[in-house]
Amino acid sequence: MSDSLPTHTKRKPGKKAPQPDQKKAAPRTSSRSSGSVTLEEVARMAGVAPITVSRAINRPELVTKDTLEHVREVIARSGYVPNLLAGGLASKRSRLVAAIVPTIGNSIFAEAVECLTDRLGEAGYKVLLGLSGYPASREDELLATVLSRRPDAVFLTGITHSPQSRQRLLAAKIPVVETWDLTPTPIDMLVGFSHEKLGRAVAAYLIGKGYRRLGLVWASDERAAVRRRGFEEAAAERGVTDIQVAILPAPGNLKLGREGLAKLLDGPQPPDAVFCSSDALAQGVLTEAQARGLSVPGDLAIMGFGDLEFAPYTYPALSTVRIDRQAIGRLSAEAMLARFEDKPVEKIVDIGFEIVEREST
Amino acid sequence: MSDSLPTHTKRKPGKKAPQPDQKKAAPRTSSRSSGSVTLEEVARMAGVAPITVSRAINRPELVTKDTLEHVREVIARSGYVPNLLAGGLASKRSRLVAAIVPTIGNSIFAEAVECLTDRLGEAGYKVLLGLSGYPASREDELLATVLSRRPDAVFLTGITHSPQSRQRLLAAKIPVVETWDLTPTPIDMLVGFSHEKLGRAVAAYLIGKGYRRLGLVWASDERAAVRRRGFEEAAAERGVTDIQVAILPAPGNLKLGREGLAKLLDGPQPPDAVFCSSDALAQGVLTEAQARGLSVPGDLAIMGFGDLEFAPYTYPALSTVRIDRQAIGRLSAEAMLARFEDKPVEKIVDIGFEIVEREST
DNA sequence: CCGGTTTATGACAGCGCTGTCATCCGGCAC
DNA sequence: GTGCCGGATGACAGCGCTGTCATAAACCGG
Repeated sequence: MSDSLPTHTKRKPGKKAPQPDQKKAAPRTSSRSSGSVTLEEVARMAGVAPITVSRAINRPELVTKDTLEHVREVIARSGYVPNLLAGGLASKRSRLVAAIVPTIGNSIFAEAVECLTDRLGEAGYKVLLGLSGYPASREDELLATVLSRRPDAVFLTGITHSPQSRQRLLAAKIPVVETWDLTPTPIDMLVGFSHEKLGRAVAAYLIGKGYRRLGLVWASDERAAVRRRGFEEAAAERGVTDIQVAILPAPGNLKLGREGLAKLLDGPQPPDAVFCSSDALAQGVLTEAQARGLSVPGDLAIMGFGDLEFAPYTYPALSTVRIDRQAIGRLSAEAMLARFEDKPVEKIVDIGFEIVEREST
Repeated sequence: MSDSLPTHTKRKPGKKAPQPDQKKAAPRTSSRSSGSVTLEEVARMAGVAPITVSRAINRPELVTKDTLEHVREVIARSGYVPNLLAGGLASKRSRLVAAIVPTIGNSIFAEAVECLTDRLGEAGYKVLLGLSGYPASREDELLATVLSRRPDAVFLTGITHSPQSRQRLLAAKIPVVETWDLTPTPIDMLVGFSHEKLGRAVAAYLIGKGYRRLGLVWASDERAAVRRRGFEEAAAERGVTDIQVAILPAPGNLKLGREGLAKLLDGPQPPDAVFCSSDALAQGVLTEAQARGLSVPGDLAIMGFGDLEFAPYTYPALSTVRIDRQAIGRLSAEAMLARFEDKPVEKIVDIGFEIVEREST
């Protein structure tokens, strides 16, 4: 510690456009440096301390207007791009949120992720995408690798997670939002709705309309299984049993819907109404009915789930159960953001559902 | 520098299960530490140097079998989760790849992103999701915030980017893959196909089938515009002009497809064949045709674009142009991975397209 | 049993940023 | 003039990891 240079040169305060003073700009390029412009270089160019540049970027209210302007100008001129890896390491806030969904090929999750991304983006957070597949076989592994990125929060699909995953999430001590389902005991927060109630409501609706020979065209998905249970229980309570079921691999699509209906129709007890575990399946069922010359809902009533964008525009228009998918993304984002600011948060949000009657039932 | 403690205690080499020796485990918790287990703590527990733990994780081939086992056991026991922010900062490799797409609500991009995510995931990379919207209005801003995460590569949709974006990407000196289009002058690498050729091919096909009153149900999207140009040029060469066009906002969907066809059919010159800028629009056109009692392809031929999952299963089955969406994701990932390892890479990959004739034409 | 090579492990510094506390300065009440 | 206060700015020490080079141990042929 003898001949160390002052780390920066003081700017003349008050002076409007301070000279970007430079002389001892020893640009020694260490073998490890990345080559890109750093905060320190900007600081040197602007004649202020690095921390002042940091503040100009992250907490401009702490910096005098003059300094702020000058620093911003230098930033623009130098093409400086902050390094959030470094920032995150130092501040313990990565400004990253991990979203783990089975798939985004199915727009039911894609839209929620979009809304999450949009809302978080407004607040400076980016979304790290994790696809766990069907069934959520890769969730455990995914969670481990995702947590090593030190996300500030995690968005999960469903409420069933391995003990190991739960423990890891708890250990991470970050906000966790489980979605698309309801439980009184979430890991942390929850935005969803009751699949059982939904199943019950649809059974009541279809039976109320006079349908008695009920069928299900159903994906082998965990949450769908709960809907089915609710449906069957409520039907049984109304004296309707013998419900025919075609189980198909998740995620459902048009093709599987056609196959599912074919199976039921060619079975021992063809239904007069089918409830499908997704709108995509329902669209398939509708197509198969058309291909067989059945009138909908005359010969066969069809009910979907999700109220995807296309549902009102099929021919005939598809009756379905509306889920506010965007709300799931948006409310999850808002719950996270509230927690980041230590604001009070509703731990469990039930977004409900709504039976939408159109032409197919 | 006088009473500094040795930073770790040497393990007895050769001994099979070395004692997890501990005594001076001064766990002084600095006010800035995160509280979670660090590499250094694991190293102390295992009686090795931090760097050895790092190697056990990232380059196990450099560590003796015994040490490796022991360290792994300690890692498992301690619940250590590596901090990739720190790792990325130190190594200049974030193992993050940014993917910028207009939307994932439309499965045309979702599938490519899924494949990208899967393939990169295998290699330890995670995908940072950026949604630029239609038109790509937010791309510039998105790119800036995304680059501050120091991704190791960027996946882009399309080949049109602002000069500022191009410059930023170049400055970042990382692999960039542009997709869904073709140009002789990509920023870096490219995986796509020629929209113009595609448009021409479809015009040739439809006219070859005898259709003469052609119509387009078209999203106002940049790449679609190129397809249209190709289509119209090739049609004109064959003496077919007066092509009716219904332009709709992007991204297309079933509803817009219905509206589009309605507009053409109620117009001065109803077409006998329509080409749609996406399968989703084509499905809408098909639905509207059915709703109007038109026979397909008798009264109206319909051609889609994309060959989405449902296309073979509509009724009648949809003729369309197949794009290997998964290949776009997979090949992009592979191009990036190859570049990470300095392997030779094909700069421009044309994945082509294929006209798929089904029942609707 | 020797010098030279290979293999396993470690010390150290530093990646680029921010939390924390210190410093400086002008303004203000008395 | 004095002491105090608050606002603006800065110095410093990390955050948790890895690149780099040094060192020690193991190996090897003659």
